Amino acid sequence: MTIKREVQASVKDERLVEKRRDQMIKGAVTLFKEKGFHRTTTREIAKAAGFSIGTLYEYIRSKEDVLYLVCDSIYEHVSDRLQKDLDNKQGTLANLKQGIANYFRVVDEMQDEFLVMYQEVKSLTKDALPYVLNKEMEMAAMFEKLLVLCVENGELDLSERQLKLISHNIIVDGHMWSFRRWSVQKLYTIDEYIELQTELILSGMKLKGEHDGDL
Amino acid sequence: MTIKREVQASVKDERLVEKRRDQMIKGAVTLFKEKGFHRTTTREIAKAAGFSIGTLYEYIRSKEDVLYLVCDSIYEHVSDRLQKDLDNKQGTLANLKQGIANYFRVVDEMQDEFLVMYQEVKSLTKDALPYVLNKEMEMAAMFEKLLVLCVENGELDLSERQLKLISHNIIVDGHMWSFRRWSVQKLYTIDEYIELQTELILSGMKLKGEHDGDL
Amino acid sequence: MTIKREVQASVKDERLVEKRRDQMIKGAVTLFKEKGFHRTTTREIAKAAGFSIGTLYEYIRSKEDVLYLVCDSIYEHVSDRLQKDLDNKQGTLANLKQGIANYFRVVDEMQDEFLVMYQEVKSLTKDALPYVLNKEMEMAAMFEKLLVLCVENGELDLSERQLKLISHNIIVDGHMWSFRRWSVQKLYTIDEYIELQTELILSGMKLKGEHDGDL
Amino acid sequence: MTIKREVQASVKDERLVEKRRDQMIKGAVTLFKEKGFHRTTTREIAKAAGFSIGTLYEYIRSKEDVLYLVCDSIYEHVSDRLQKDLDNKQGTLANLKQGIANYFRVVDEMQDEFLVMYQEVKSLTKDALPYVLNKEMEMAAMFEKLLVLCVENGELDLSERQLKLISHNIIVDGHMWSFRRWSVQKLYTIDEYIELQTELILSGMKLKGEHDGDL
DNA sequence: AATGAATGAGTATTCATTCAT
DNA sequence: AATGAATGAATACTCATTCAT
Repeated sequence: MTIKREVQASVKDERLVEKRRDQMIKGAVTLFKEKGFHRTTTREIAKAAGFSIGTLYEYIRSKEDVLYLVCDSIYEHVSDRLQKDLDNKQGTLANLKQGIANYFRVVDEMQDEFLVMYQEVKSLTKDALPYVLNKEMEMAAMFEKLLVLCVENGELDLSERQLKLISHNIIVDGHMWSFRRWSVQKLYTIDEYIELQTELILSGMKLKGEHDGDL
Repeated sequence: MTIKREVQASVKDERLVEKRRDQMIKGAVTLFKEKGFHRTTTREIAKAAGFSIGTLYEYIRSKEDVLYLVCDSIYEHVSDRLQKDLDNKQGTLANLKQGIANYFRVVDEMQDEFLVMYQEVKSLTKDALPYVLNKEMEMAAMFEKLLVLCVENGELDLSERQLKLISHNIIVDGHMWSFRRWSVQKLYTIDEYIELQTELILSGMKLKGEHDGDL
Repeated sequence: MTIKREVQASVKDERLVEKRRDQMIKGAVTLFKEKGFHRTTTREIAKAAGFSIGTLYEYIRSKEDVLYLVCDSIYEHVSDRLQKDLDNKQGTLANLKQGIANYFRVVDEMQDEFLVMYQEVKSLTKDALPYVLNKEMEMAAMFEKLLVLCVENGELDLSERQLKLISHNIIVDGHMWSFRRWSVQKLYTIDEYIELQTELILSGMKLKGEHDGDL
Repeated sequence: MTIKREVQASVKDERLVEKRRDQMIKGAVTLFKEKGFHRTTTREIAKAAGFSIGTLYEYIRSKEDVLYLVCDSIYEHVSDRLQKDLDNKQGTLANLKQGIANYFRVVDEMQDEFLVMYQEVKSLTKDALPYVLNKEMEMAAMFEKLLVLCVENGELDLSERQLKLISHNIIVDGHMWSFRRWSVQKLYTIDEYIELQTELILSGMKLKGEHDGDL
């Protein structure tokens, strides 16, 4: 829960720290999107954030801190949004579908951020890894919970192993919309994507006849 | 098809070029796996390959060429393997399942390579991108073809849009085994993973009752 | 005499200036002792002095001023102490020995300060050099004066050139107690050191026989 | 003896390493003399040595290595010279005088180097300290050995504690010629300095009458 | 008088690439 | 064909100093 690695700032004023970091993150995302983390210089980040290199380092300790801050902010955003949505859902199929749709839409809106985050996390030092994995677990866990509710409600009949895998699948199907945009977004609108994927997730392929038995 | 960007070598002897590049790729994969592309130096690559930095540059033009060579070699390997398997398959459900299983096993065997490749492709310069996308398309296309056969055979009832999406899903479910190993490989053995995913792909979730209609 | 380079302060209240500078010097000596002048930052000095970096600069113009203030304060301290002692001394051998002993004891008590000062003076800008040299001259001059008295008193028979060199030797033998502490302080207590050095200064080595002549 | 901390070079050719390091040391001494270690940049060192910054780092690992190399080279030089001279000396007073004179002359010839070395050693990292102290011990030990011979020969009558202190005094009197040049070199030529110091070391001050007894 | 946020020149170090041998 | 010494552009990070509050 609180694996959150605090990023040290020299500046005391907490409000200011938050403000400056927001500027920083905004600038950094744009740059990372364009050129990736490694090819972006700290000076560029400072400039994009609207202050000097010296000021940048008043709010972070190292370049990697910027990446961490960016990732953290994205997770925060997405978790918040999903949490809010999923929390007051009952375990009905309709709710599940809404949840999936909502998640896919978040990904759609933040595609760039998703792309940046997943392409660059590996540049975080090892000590930030637990934090990232934990966040990923949390995201999958949200759907898992919803699925459990559906099972308890008798709307679904799934073993725990199935249910866990499905929640991962949902998460990854979301990512796909951002990662494989070059292909997927050419074939479908986000609405179509949501509809098709939901259908596949829930009902699988349309099997003809009853060969089904030998699965 | 042949978007293949040729990597220039100063050395003429083609046989030697291939030999040296193999040494290079082998060394590079290990290093990229450990430290990523950016944190690996050309000197390290040369050393791992068993020759001097000067010699390295007799066989490539830039560091990025190494990455390209690595990616290309992985694609080659995977495509080859899948092609061979999928080519002589008929359009039966059993064949489809075998195809999926085979693909998942390739991913399992080459997890490290997959990880390296997908985390580093973005470091390729823009001009290598078409090549990569093309390769990805090819991979999905293999499954698409198989699915088409199944539809033609009357084993499946799928629209083209569904069928295309499913082939992407299969590809991505494979990647998942490598990307989310920290979670997925803790929950399942590769055999279980194959079984569960295949089931989900083919039949979707187990819906209870007939609410199905409202999809 | 008054080559003293005045260090400018923005603050007018003289009393306050002195107070703040004392805090500053105290903090700085500790830091310089540990890490040397160059490796100590102005922020650290301010913090050690108990006020902010902004305030520090209300009392000095540059970092080097701090070093100057530190050196000056040490000289002040040492000169004061020696002056007081040597001033009311007559030109007797006993007085000379007392003077030497007293000086060596000052060095012993302020070893750290001596170490800092002599290792860092070279970091003062050229324009502070005359001040330093003058101070050094003054110190040697005190012993010179005492030696002259002894000669006038007929207790010693020394030419001016000998007498000048001896006063330098005394000063340097004192420094030695601080500089070569790693060796000298392992071999002798300060009392033993005083006794042995005084003996050597006054009587030289114990020569056996009369080979003396060929000097 | 072999506390010598080896400075790593990337270049293999030992001959070349030595050559380049000589260039480096020569350039560095000049610069350190002028501006001190901290105010000298690595680029300046490279330039003064006659090669590029990249090349500089082929022969050292860090800026501090340069300082170490400089100090080491000076010690080497001085030890060599003294060793050669002192080794074939018998324990006669004449030999002792020659030894002192020879040492003072070495200091005179290498005054700049001595100045640089003793003002900057403190900038060496802690792990180089043992090496430096050891070297200093060695230098003092040379004179100690000579003094012991003189005592054994019956030319001098000294306790071990006296003898050890005298050897340190001789070393420091030498340093003095370099450190206090602003004063001492104005008063004496090196020949005069040698003569006067030797006299003081051997015979002490000229005491008149027999007050001597109360020492 | 005191504060501390902002600044940006300055610096050590790395590393892809070249080229003479 | 192979080597490895030389190069210098590039870059993360520091820190003395200023100045608005």
